[in-house]
Amino acid sequence: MKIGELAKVAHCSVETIRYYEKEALLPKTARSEGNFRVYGTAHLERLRFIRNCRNLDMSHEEIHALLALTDRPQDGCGGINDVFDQHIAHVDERINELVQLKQQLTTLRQRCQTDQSQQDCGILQGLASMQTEQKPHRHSHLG
Amino acid sequence: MKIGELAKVAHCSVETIRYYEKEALLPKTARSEGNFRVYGTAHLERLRFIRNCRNLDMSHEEIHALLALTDRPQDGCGGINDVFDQHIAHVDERINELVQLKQQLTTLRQRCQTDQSQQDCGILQGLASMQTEQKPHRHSHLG
DNA sequence: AGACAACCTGAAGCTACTATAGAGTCAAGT
DNA sequence: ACTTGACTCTATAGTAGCTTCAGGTTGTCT
Repeated sequence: MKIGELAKVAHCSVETIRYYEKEALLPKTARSEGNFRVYGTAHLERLRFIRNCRNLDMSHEEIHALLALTDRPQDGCGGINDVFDQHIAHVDERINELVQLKQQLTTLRQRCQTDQSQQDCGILQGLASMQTEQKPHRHSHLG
Repeated sequence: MKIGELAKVAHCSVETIRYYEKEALLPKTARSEGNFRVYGTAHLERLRFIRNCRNLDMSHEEIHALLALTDRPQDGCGGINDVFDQHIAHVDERINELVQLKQQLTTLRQRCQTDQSQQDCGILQGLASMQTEQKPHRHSHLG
């Protein structure tokens, strides 16, 4: 199987596959006579695994960790569960941040209900006068 | 006021200020004899405005739009309200995405409750067998 | 005069790709 | 045999919003 076919069956782009190889998420493959990458079903399975993880918004770092764990099957799946739990915690954290943010935005939005003069616009007043503070560092890799 | 002091009172880093200048969020300033940037209260106000917007997770593009609007005060604040509404919609969209994601993750997590063999781990089975699909394109700039 | 903090510019690094340029490979059609 | 076109290759730059670094200048204190 060449890279284009792999991309098609895995529902991702050719460039993404080459990128994953460079990032060592996928191993370097054998090459054909003409220097084309040649893939088998093992590659497809690994790529599907990676794409599923990405669809769950895991970072490459998390996926690397998962793949390293699955490369040692004798270790059991406790480590995998841990990575997963941490990722869920990341998502949860980000949701909470965004909910708080929305609250702030909504409160500010209510300060101007009409198209009036900028001088009287409560939103602008808020943006100008809010207490600027250091944003706490984000642990989650989710934006 | 020199850049270090401005950074202190605006609770951001010196590098961020220089970056904002390069991005034209802040105007180019006058320079001292020794080529140091010199700031006044107008700069501080603008920087506070920008930092407040960033704390609300607005993109530089959105902030540029807001600043352009405030540079024409005679236009009223309707445009500003629009930018704001759109941003709230972005946040809302991202929250919904993440809530769905968490649902998926939680469902998958429940498939493995103990540290068992990888072969029997429901999470790994899920990650291997889930239907890989194209993720819909994200409209929000929030990651 | 020497040390040290604060400042300057320009470039690279971060994430997870996407896009582009320029060149090589391969199968099908004439 | 030759051309066309689809596919592949490598290497590089761009995206957002900074942070970090290298290497050099300015200002202040002792």
